[in-house]
Amino acid sequence: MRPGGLAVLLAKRGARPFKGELELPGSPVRTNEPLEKTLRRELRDSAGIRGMSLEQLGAFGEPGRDPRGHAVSIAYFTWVVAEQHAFVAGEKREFGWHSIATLKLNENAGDASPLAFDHANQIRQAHHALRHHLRHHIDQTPFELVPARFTLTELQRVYEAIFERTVDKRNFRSRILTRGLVEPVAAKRVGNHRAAQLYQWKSLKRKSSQQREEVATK
Amino acid sequence: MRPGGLAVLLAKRGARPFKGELELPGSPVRTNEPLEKTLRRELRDSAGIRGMSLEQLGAFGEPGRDPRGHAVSIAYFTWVVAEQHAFVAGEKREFGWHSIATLKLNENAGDASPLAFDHANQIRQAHHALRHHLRHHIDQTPFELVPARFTLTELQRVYEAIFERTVDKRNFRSRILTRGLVEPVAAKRVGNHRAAQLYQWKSLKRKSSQQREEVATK
DNA sequence: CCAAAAGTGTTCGAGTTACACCCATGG
DNA sequence: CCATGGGTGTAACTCGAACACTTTTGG
Repeated sequence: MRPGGLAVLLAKRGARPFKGELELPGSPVRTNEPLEKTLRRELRDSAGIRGMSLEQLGAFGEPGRDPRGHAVSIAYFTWVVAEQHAFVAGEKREFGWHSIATLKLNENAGDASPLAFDHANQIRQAHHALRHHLRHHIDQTPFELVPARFTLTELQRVYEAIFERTVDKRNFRSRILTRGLVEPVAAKRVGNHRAAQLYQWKSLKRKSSQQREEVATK
Repeated sequence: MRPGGLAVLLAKRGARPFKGELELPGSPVRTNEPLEKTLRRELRDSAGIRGMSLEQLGAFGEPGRDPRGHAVSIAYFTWVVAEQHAFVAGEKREFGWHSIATLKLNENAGDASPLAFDHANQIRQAHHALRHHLRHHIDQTPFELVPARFTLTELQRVYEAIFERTVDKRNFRSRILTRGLVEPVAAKRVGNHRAAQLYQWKSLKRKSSQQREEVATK
């Protein structure tokens, strides 16, 4: 996957229904298992991925979304640097990153998308929620947008991928810097052309994925 | 309930656990029943309330939130003009409006709140979500904030109740009016002192409670 | 030396905030 | 006539958007 690309981690279904189609990873919730933990277990056990923050997207419970019978799913979403969460190939299921562009989620006309169940819909909603988070709660997103140390251009590429448009370099940099979200580290990224300043998130300004408390005054 | 007050519709539990404590209305989801419909059925059957828009708050599935065993609840919230959704007293359960101030939800220290299960937490989150909605999606809230025809002061009182602070009259009015959300009707509210202009929401600017489509450019 | 990415300021419009006085009406 | 709520404008500030050139480096 090219850096900054917007992609979704999907698995190929091995069983009916929707055999051979792509689906979001998931698993039935076990008794006395927190919802989030269910997903972490599934990601760990069947793809070897662990340690990301999760945000709840919502519950999906329309009858008919699962042909086998009425099922309610609780969906979570996150954003990670793919290179830092490489899945273990073929451990249990066939996982892969799928570019959101090629999934053609917005073909609301035909069912052109190769996605099982209502997962195309869930991905669309997650994309919205992600943008919403970044637009309104940048200062407390738990998402792993970039590696620990990053250049501002790298961060900008991520924004451009998520919002699916180019953003102005000067505006972006001044916005990020004046908000005091990042701080420069004593190192530069060399190798491309002119060396670029590396930054890191200012510590503890960002929430860890447990509780939140919205500030009343915007 | 006094106009503009922020209150929650609660029922007194008749059974253990939490017998005698207050709880949010709810009911188990039936097979092949959409989640929203479950709640509408419950509100209709046990309180005689119907016809409000619902927004999903999220799923709550921590083990231990129900002492009887692991249970996952999907919570919804809305905002209505209480006078227009009078519940039928004593039909099945003992319902009542409870001022959010007297519920003491923010006593995060002791468990002073008389609420069953994790419902105090759910109400707190719903309050946040409500504010968030009004702050960011005023032009498309499906909520019934005020009766069909209202004065700007009445609308302002609702905002003040929800945000729990006073707002400036001139700023509020110009904001509402310049956004073109409301239009004056050919009538005034008389009786208090100087007669007040009545307004109504501009038709079809506001979504009905089915689908949404967030505008990308804020 | 040149291609490519890094880095840097200013101006404009829109929206939000703070703030004070006159008007109409009912009692 | 007076108490009460209805109604109005302006100035300062903040934030986001548009926009172009110089600097550094590797090849």
